[in-house]
Amino acid sequence: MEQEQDIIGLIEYEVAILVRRAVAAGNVGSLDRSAYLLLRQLEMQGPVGVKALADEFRLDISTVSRQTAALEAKGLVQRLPNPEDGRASLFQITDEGMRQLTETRTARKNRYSLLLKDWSDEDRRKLGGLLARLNRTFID
Amino acid sequence: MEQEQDIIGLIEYEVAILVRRAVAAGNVGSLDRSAYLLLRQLEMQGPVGVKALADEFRLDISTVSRQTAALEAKGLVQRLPNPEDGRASLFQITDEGMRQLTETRTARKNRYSLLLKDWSDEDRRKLGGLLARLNRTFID
DNA sequence: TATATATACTTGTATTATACAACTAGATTG
DNA sequence: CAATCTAGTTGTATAATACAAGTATATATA
Repeated sequence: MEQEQDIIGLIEYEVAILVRRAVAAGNVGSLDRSAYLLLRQLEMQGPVGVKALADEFRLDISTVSRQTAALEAKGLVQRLPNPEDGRASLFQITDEGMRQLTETRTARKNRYSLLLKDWSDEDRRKLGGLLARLNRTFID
Repeated sequence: MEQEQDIIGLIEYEVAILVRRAVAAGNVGSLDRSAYLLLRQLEMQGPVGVKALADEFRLDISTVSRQTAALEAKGLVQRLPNPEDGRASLFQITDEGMRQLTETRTARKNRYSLLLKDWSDEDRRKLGGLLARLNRTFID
């Protein structure tokens, strides 16, 4: 169970290393990872509140509350009242938020283009597909 | 470039999400991710110093210095003088360190076994191989 | 060989991301 | 309508990290 047959062990290890490497690579573009993912989510989902974002990323509500407050302070998102719930707000990306999101996304993609420049299209497709599947699997 | 043809964009996004999910999943077993990777590295490389570990993980030397000091305080590693360099130490896993490493590795593997329980062996192999390749690619 | 420079740490300080607990205000339910 | 639930905020604590300054040892150079 500790030889090359131990595929589970390999995956476990490589994911841990990938996390380490990706974190060590630091921020690319003007947004940090949290801000980037949050803005991406708002871009995809349209205006949502803190709770929905916290659920999506499995973060504590308080964490996301601070992150969205920081984004608001920087003018990257706008807080709208939720007409259906007076306790909650809805966050919407501002023009400047979209600008920085686009810029950061491009920078990140450039990094991966460079990283994967020698990979075949076939292997890229496989990796993308399997990562997507793994991430979906994570959602228990 | 923003359709399904954008494989690079997909990979970039899925890696970011995987990092988020893996971090959110929290610690498994008795060791945190840093301690786990550090002990694994010591297990593989044999006794090495702070610098080598910091290089391996692209962390600041000061960060690794504190991490190894913490491991030493917990009795998971032992500090040996480096006979070839009076400035440096070499760290070696203790028996208790090996015990906790094994325990944590097993716990982590169990988690992935569960996660990947419906995957074909073929897909697992592909994922493991592609992740390993991606990580090697990260080493510029 | 003596001195200057480089290296491997260690420690002080600051920042950031996170969680949990206590609280507030608004929503839902019996 | 009172009791309870829920969304969010804010206070506090912790952990992981980096950078800067300092120490001790090693290496290179004059």
